Amino acid sequence: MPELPEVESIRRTLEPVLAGRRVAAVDVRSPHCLAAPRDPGAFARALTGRRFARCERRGKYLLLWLDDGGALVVHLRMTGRLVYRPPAAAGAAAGGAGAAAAGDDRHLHLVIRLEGGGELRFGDVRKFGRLWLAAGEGDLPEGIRRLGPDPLGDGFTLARLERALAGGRRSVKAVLLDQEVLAGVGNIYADEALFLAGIHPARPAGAVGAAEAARLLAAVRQVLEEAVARGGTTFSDYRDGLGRPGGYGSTLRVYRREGQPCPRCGTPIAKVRLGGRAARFCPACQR
DNA sequence: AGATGATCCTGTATGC
DNA sequence: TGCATACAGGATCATC
Repeated sequence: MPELPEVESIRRTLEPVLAGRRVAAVDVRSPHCLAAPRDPGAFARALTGRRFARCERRGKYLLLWLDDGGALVVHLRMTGRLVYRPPAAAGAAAGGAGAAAAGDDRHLHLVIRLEGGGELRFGDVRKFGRLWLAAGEGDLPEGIRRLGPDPLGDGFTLARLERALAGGRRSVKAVLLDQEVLAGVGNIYADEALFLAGIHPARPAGAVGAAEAARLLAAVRQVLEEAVARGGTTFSDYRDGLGRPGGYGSTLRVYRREGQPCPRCGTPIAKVRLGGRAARFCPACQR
């Protein structure tokens, strides 16, 4: 679920409330989600007493740096949530409606209590999300080291995209989803970018021309920037670092709109299965 | 190299 | 209503 815009929204909302805060206690409720260290006691002991500094995003990974150079790394995968709950709410009784924080407590897996009140809560319905405690840059999870450039940064150039596409027989959508080519695009924004660029998702990468590659690069940047500006896309699970849903859902042009008219030409949006996942596109606009 | 399917999980929607 | 099946935003691994 959380792709680049969602993780970026979490980063932006968490940084101001976490920076400078010290960990008072760590409650591991589901050891399952710990990638390193895997032992819940060791994880809790290692994190307790340390102080949060800056929050950084790399692709879909969130890095909560500690002021001693270590980092708490989080990947939310499909349904994970990382939400700060302020002291007032944390102290409130477990009352019905407003339990939006990190999902209902049934799926709450880790609670980091902060000195001075408030807590950071990690929840995940499907339990695919993972947390790592790293000693420093060289100790970050393997997946981070393999990430390609950030599509909103300077490293993602047209030359680089063309190189990734050149001669490739896999689909152009598979290239967009490859985190080693560019970091942060998932199913939603891959479909949206391909629509904006007018390229069929199943087109072999090697058959994408130079002009189309340029359009695709611009389209990827456009959809990601738009989505970041609106706080990401929420269907059911995603919430930002303060528990709020994203506002980009109503802007989506093809994702989850199969059967509805294409915003450009009115042709019904199609849905096919590509590489084991759904791909939505306009059969008239995208060739 | 790249496609495919299984896997990790639970919730929801759909069909019978 | 009950039950079975398919599917959902991600990433990794085995197999062909």
